[in-house]
Amino acid sequence: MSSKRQRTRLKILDSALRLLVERGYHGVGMEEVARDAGVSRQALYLHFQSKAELLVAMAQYNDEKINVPEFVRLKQETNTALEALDSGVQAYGVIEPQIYEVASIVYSARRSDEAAEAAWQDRLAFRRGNIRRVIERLDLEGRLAEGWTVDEATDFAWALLSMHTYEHLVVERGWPIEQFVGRLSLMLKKVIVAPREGVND
Amino acid sequence: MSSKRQRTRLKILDSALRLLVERGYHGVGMEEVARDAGVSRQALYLHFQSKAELLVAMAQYNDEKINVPEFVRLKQETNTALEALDSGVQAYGVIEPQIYEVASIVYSARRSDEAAEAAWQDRLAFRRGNIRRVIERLDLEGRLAEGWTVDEATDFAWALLSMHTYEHLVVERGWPIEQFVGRLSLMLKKVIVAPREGVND
DNA sequence: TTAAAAAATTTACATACTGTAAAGTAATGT
DNA sequence: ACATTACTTTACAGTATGTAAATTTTTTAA
Repeated sequence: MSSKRQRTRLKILDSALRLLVERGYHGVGMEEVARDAGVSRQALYLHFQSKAELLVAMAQYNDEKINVPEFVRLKQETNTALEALDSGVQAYGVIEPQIYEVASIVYSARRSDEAAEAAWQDRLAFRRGNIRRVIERLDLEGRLAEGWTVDEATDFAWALLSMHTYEHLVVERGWPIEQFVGRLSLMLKKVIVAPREGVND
Repeated sequence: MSSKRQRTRLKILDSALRLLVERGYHGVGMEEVARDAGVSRQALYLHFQSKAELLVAMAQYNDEKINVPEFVRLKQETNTALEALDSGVQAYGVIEPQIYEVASIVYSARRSDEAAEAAWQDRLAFRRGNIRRVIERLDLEGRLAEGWTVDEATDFAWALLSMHTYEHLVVERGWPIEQFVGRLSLMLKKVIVAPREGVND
């Protein structure tokens, strides 16, 4: 059974998650989060050193709650790098909507907050690592397009598979997620994948 | 000759520009901006209704100071849509570094501030309008790639020619600006421009 | 069951920031 | 020189974050 401390922590994180997503980092104070969680304001400082740390913990908490459907996870062990690329973009399309709200709060807080900046950089590095593995495999299979190094192609794909591409096309412009994923997938193949003679992938 | 009011306004904007770029929106208070500008804190409120309005005015001020070299401006009247696309990406590469710092402050402030949000949306709409004109021309000349509507291609190019692509590749990953512009240009051509038989553009 | 330990509350305080108000002073242009 | 405009000074109201310490409640374990 979970300890009281853990339960309180979760109550706080749940409240913070809901309220901060609704009204943004500077739109909600510690007082209100505490009231919503049913604890005193001071209790928040017993669990988190500062508001910024609460934000970071909240982002972590949200990450842990992400639901990645079986069919996406299964595709992880794929035959070719090309399939891996496809399933990677697919996973991006599934994950991004679930983390976008929180990630964008962290992103906006990072300019005036070191903890948020560190959390953001962690996220960037993690994603870049995943992408790099796919690109390396692509290179190994001789399917990396001419004129690209592994590093460059990684940077490029990483920049395109970012929170902000999602924000621009899906959030701002209202693209359906399937269209979004489809276009990105096609585009990446056209640009960083070398064509195989006589075959359409 | 400029009035005292105008001179004071400029002093404030210059100070705000320097300090906010250095330490972010929430890293600098009105007090400090005033001290730096050599005026009283109250003077700031005689010129700007709020800190957020100062931020927006500052962004506008920065925009007005942008230096777009002659050779980029001259290319505006180009022969073909393809050339227009190229010169557009080129202009983006020249302009973005000059506005990035300020634009990213506005972007981060927009979540907790209506004035900043409005200013940001203005900027997005303006840029999108410019891009749309090029894409329309591309379509008119029959060079829009198969499977793209004008709207979709506009959204797509607009998402790629954003502050965040610049941030990811140039700021975070250190791409030289020529490489950045070159890759984007090539990529756009590959994806949204229809190939002309037997010719390499 | 009860005593120790852990967790949370209450109350108070320090600090910093935004924004408002009003009276007084200095600079400017005609 | 004088009226107007611009700016300063001083004071205040409100809202945050974060710290501190004494007290109470809850949990755990003997």
